[in-house]
Amino acid sequence: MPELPEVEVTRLGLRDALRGSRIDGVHQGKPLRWPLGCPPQQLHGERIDDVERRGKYLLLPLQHGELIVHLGMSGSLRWLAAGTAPPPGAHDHFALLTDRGELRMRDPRRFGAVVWHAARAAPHALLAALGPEPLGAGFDGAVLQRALRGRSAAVKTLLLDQRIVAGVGNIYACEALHRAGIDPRRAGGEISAARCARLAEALRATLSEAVAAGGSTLRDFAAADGAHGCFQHAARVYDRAGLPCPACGAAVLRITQGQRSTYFCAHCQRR
DNA sequence: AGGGTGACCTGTCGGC
DNA sequence: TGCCGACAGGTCACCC
Repeated sequence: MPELPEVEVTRLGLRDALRGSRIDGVHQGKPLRWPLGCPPQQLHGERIDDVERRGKYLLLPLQHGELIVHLGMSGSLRWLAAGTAPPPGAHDHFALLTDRGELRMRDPRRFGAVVWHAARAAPHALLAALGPEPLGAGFDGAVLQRALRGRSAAVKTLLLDQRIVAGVGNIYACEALHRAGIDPRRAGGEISAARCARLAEALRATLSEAVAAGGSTLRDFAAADGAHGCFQHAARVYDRAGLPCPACGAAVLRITQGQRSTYFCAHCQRR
């Protein structure tokens, strides 16, 4: 599920509840992708100072170190105010019990993780190589073109590389390329400056519209309050194979790139 | 170094 | 109804 918009929607839904809360306990279910990296008791008494985001990672700065959360393919976080928490379900594999309530992570496929990192001063290895934030002030066509320079792989595949730009996943890569009118099979390094500028702007517009729509819920994404996103209804090509392109009416195509589905309109998206 | 593939894990859906 | 394959929002380790 979770690309940048879903993680950002989660962050916004957790911020007020978590900021300033104190961790009193930790629940761990089945193993996630990576181990926590510290004894759970070490977190007891820690105050959560804020709720931040970098790419698809959610960051919880503590008094000592930070927690780094990734939602993988199927993860979501719920905030359960004190006294309202039902017993953990089969796929609830991690929880922080705080003085105000419970932060519960559900992740059926267990591709997600919660990792403790000691020193905020030095970025964790998971974050060190991330590319620019597409919604950040410095991101534009020139930055994107520099990152794509010399690359022969398909631009769609490169957009999924978190070192090129942080936070873009399969849905929003497809949507932004359609919006920019660029063929997803085009080699990244061959895209002109003008088209890189259009692509950078399309990424910004697509991602910010998705945040405003509460993200996309394909199967199991929910915000911290349990609400589903509705951007999937606004998608122009993603998961719409055979349906008409909203811009020209031609049938949307589905191809496979790097073992992932790509949806695009061969009429609107030119090499 | 960059590009391509398999692996991780569980659930759901369509076809026979 | 049941079984089986394809597919799903991600990314890492490994091969050439």
